[in-house]
Amino acid sequence: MKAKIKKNIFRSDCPISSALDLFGDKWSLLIIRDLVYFGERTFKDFSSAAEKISSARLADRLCKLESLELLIKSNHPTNKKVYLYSLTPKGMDLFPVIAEYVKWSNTYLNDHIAEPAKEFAQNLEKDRERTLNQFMKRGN
Amino acid sequence: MKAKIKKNIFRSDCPISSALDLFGDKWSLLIIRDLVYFGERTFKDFSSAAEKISSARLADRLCKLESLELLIKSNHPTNKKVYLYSLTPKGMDLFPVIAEYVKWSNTYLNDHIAEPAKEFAQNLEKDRERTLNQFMKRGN
DNA sequence: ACCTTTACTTTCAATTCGAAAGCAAATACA
DNA sequence: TGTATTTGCTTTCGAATTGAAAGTAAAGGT
Repeated sequence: MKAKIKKNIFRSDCPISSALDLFGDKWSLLIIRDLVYFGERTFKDFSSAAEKISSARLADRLCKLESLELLIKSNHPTNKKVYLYSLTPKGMDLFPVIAEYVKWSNTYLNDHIAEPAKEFAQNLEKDRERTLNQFMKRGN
Repeated sequence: MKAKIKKNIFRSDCPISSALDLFGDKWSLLIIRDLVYFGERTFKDFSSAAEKISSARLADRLCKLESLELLIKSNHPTNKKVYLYSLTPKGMDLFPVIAEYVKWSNTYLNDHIAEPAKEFAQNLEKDRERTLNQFMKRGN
């Protein structure tokens, strides 16, 4: 079943509400996150993430994100059963959004979040440009 | 009816998913947006925004955001019928997240978004630090 | 040959949502 | 002073979205 993209998705001409209309749900940014971090992922990889997305929801989101051209689906070089998902530049450009969420959470939810993320947040505070570029030009 | 804050809100120790667990819905950031932009707002003001939130949803979100201490509710100085909502520093610190959404939308949804937002996005590109500080220290 | 893995799809009950109406207290107006 | 209106909600309810679980088909492993 394909995710249907409905017309008139946008509630207004506000850039914030429009972005939220496209990928402002509880899962889309986490899929982007995994792709930023790992570069390439399979359906199973996404399913294995700590947040435990259901397969129905995952299939739906992957389809939506693909139709938004935030990610692309390609064949595995040797295994016909597996597909590889990766970010487009358009999707990769959401990384700064993600980075700001990380910074905010590091400040206000610090005792709840995982160590590696804290370190990343600290690097962002120290030298934002460098840290972002490091990632966006195949850092990590 | 109060918005009930349930235990175990967090799906994982990821800072991104945790932030989304708190205010990753389609309305919370728009409320924050209005407060960043206007400083103070009433229930009616929020209701009048272009996205047309329903009053049930607005009441629920205001309650949640207040219990998260992202905003505070106070009395109007002269009108007992009206309440004033404004941001705490914790809420104000979400402005960089919002700014990144604006930048992304300015790049990829440019022909859909409103003029003033485009200008703001351009300023962010030119001098991010200055533009953010301008707003966060009572600019606008 | 057959068992397993992968990438989904299907089903369905529960949660969340938006639209509309209702309401009480405060205020504006006559 | 009395009545209408405004404000900030709450209530109701049908519709849409979600998560959990089970099912499926094709490919791969053994």
